[in-house]
Amino acid sequence: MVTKRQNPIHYAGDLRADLMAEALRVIAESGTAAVSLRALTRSLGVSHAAPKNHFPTKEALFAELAREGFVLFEAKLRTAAEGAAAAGVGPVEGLIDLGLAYLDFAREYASHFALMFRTDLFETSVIEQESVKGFAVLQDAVSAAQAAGWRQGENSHHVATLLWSVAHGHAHLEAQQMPVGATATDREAVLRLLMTAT
Amino acid sequence: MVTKRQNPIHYAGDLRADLMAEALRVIAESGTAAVSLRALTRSLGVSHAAPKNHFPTKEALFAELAREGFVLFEAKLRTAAEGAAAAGVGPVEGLIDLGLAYLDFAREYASHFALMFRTDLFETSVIEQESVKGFAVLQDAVSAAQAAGWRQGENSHHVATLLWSVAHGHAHLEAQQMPVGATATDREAVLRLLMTAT
DNA sequence: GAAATAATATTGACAGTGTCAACATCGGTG
DNA sequence: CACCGATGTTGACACTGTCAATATTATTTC
Repeated sequence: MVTKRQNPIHYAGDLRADLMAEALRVIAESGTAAVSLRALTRSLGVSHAAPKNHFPTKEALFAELAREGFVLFEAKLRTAAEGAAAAGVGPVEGLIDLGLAYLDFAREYASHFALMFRTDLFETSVIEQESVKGFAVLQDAVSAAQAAGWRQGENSHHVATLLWSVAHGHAHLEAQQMPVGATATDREAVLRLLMTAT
Repeated sequence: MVTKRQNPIHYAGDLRADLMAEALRVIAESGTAAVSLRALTRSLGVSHAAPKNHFPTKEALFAELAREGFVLFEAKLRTAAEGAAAAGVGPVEGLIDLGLAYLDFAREYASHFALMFRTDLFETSVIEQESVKGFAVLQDAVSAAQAAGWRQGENSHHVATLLWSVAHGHAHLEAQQMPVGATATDREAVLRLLMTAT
């Protein structure tokens, strides 16, 4: 038995990884609609049908990038949740940290984020598992906060959905650079408004 | 002086309007990525270059649909705001109605909504005017609610951004039919959670 | 009303796209 | 060494958006 091949055969590098990286670069520059498989192959100096072996179709490439996005996403949320717990901050502060992690992710991985919710570009079944995991992190944090007395008695799933919607809406508007909305607004201040009673 | 031409010349109908309608139909069925000018012309029984006269480019068609979306959007919000005022409901209830109007719009005009925030498909300058008007309706309602004592003293723009983000995030997740998030959740309950102190 | 003009639609062409089939080339395995 | 499977290439196809040149029709102008 041998270890799986680390380096490809013809291509000097990992074509699969390079295709994904180059696609992300194009998305960051010109959006998902500008991604062209043939243009990617030209950038990498490889023939136009080379991607076929790694991604049978363009949709498969998008799906894999989206899936990777949700994996990174869940890791980011989980790290934020654990960090807050380790720092011993209160449950409400922990939820704010989670929301900020959501917004940070949308900025840090803007290209992934631009793809993750584009359900017209790939089958949602591909990202179902990973996306549920991300939501679970938030859901757990909400339940913990409720157990500590915050918004006790309120429908836990509704509360989680509320937080999820705020973070997602803010991040999406920011990512799309809409003329109005969340672009220039102080991020933490808005989240704190959400958490505090008036 | 004569009135502007109401009916087109060659084509038996309003080609410009029909192109837009057919594009919306395709978006509703298969998403924005599936829109093809040539396919539209085939559906309408017209030559492949006919759209050129009405939309110099595909981007122009998308931009016009997005612009129309924001016009419809602002009308919907304004109607909801005026309806709430006429019914004499409290300012908080009025804000909930506005949020619900946002969600209703995303459902009722799902194809428009799928295009309105796709800033990679057209120049944002085209929709700047209209989108600002929509946000203004929400901003005014927030200011009015604050004048009536609700969340008094808090940054008005931040509060409006919070509401905008919740509504937009919820609507977007619902529109994308994400495996998790806002899909199956009671809409009004989530909005009410946002408005009420705990 | 006839002629000129503008608006609208058609035809043909071009480069670019995703995908497929057939083939070539190489690494690892028996 | 012969084989096989994985990977990359070449060539082809139908499709796309856009353009230029042309035809056709409606509107305006005289």
